[in-house]
Amino acid sequence: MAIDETDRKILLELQEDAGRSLDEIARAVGSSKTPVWNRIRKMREAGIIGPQVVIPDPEKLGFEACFFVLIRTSEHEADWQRKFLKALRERPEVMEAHRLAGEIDYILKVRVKNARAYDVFYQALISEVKVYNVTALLSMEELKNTNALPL
Amino acid sequence: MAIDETDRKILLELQEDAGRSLDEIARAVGSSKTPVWNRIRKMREAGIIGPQVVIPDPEKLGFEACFFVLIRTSEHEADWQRKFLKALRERPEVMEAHRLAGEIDYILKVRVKNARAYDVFYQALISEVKVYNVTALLSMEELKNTNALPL
DNA sequence: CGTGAAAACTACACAGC
DNA sequence: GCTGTGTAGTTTTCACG
Repeated sequence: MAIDETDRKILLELQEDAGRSLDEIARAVGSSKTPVWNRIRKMREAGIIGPQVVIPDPEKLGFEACFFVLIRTSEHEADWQRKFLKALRERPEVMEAHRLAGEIDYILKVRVKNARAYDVFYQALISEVKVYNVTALLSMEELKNTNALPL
Repeated sequence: MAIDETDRKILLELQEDAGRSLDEIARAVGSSKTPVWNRIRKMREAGIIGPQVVIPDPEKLGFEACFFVLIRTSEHEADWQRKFLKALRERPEVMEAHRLAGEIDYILKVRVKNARAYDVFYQALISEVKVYNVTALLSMEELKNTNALPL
């Protein structure tokens, strides 16, 4: 599905603040209710627009530790991968996980209440799957965090 | 502000899908409209609930490259930091930025349309601020990505 | 602190342009 | 493809238990 300039503007608004009414969004993009609504519906159907969520404040909820975990493994069989993937999906502390190209095989972003909670997570993970090398980078300060794509 | 069990349940629902009506959420947490609405309002005021946004699908919008950028710097003066922070905030490709403890000073998550677009970003960044060493990790596959905290 | 109803607003569908 | 109107449903307020 192709996206035009108006769709782009709508997306920019929605990924900034989706809590406003159709009217407000329509005004912001210089159009009116019905066309905007039809475009949003189409983008939803096409899967361009995913779920609508609230972003909770991690600090205020006591999630004061955030780690980036760099993982090297020696095992590259399908079965190991399947188990590893399952473990990541099941653990709610894992906010983000990517398979990488190059030296390092995986990167995870893990949010926990404190350093001890990270250790609990870490011990649980390595008992479930064999990994060759793990490096944890501790975040001191979150300088920026957005889901808004640079459309 | 303290959060009780009901607030926790509401947050779990909202960070999963905030697109539903109050009625549905109230039913899901085993309460009714007014109390749920009052709790949501309080959490909003307290900043526990941040903005409500839609999550666009990066792939479908042509953002096929995602890099994690590990940055070491030799400069640690306040002025350098201010400039660096400003550069990160202004560049929409930077989805996420953390200041780290340890060897590596910063990690960025950068989403771009392709590898060439990453190079444009990289050249622009190093021309704005001096950095000592930069390592880019290319994501091959996004295995998981959520904003939902493990409440 | 919860219930229920009233008022204002919003989403969604559709006829006409 | 846009404008405007109508209706069903939703949010938000409030008086009361």
